Amino acid sequence: MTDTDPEKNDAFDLQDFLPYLLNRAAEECSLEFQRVYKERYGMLRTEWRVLFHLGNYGEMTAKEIGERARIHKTKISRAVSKLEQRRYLTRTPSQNDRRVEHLTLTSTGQSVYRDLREVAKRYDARLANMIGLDDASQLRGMLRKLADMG
Amino acid sequence: MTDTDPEKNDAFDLQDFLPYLLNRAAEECSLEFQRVYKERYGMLRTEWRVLFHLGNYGEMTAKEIGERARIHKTKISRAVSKLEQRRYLTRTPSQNDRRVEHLTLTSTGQSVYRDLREVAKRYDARLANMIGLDDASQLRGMLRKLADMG
DNA sequence: AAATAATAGTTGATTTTGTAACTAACAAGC
DNA sequence: GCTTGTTAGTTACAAAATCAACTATTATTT
Repeated sequence: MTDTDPEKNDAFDLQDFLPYLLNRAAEECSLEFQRVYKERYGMLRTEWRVLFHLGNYGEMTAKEIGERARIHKTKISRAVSKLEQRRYLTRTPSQNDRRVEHLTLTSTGQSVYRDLREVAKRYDARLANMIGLDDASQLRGMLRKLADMG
Repeated sequence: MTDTDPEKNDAFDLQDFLPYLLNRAAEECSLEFQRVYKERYGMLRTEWRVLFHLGNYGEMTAKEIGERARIHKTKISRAVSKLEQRRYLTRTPSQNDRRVEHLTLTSTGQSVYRDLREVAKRYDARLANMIGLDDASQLRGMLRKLADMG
């Protein structure tokens, strides 16, 4: 029995299953950008995400980044350590609450961010062009809805 | 300098970056289904994908699954071993080419597939409902385009 | 037909992730 | 003010993903 049998199939096709499709599209669309931050700066996924949060929104704490990007605190912790080692960011213990560290990009971190941001911008434009600009903005809206449903 | 500075920002917002959005949405939308196949059957992501390919399309080789799902052969190999151990599938060496193994679900594998397929169907319907049925079908179209661009 | 290259799939070493337990600091209740 | 509970972040160990090297077989070249 396979799903080519219409009786038992009941109209399920793996290729249309949203979680599967989303993952496939996400992997495919991440490949090229990944190659850049990996080969050019030896970074991992969580690392560029942390870098971009700091570059994009300015000083943040590990917790804030984790909440906004929905990344687990252990991943953030390791990414922050590595970015600190590479002198892309510095930690400043909070005065009010000594458990908290404020993270900010160094000037090196900022220039890495700006470089990758340009790559990201061009890549995003290419993707948007591929599916049409109107569709792309609609797509973004739907993805935001799905991403924030939790 | 952060991107709140309009001069240097040049209109990039991480929250709109398609690869980021796609990954966030994919992760969010996979969570609930993941919980089911993980807790109910102790499966991993690649394992349910292999199971679904065989359930959905019938007999396939490891290579074919890997190509269609864009999964690396080592991942497929390990997933197939585990599914075989659990008696969800059987391997049949090809007559024509003894490097090749034809994979088919056992009846146990089929019933696991059918169970998970129903879960997937319900979950997919819920997601589609959430963003509206028309939008959902448009979304699927765009995701397919992005997933298959490579 | 022997040598070389290519292919399907597996295995092993390394890297990365996930889970749980941990430290240190703060907050609340009593 | 001391006990109990929470929170920010780290660390240790187990699980999983990645990458390269491997076996066995088939295809190609000469």
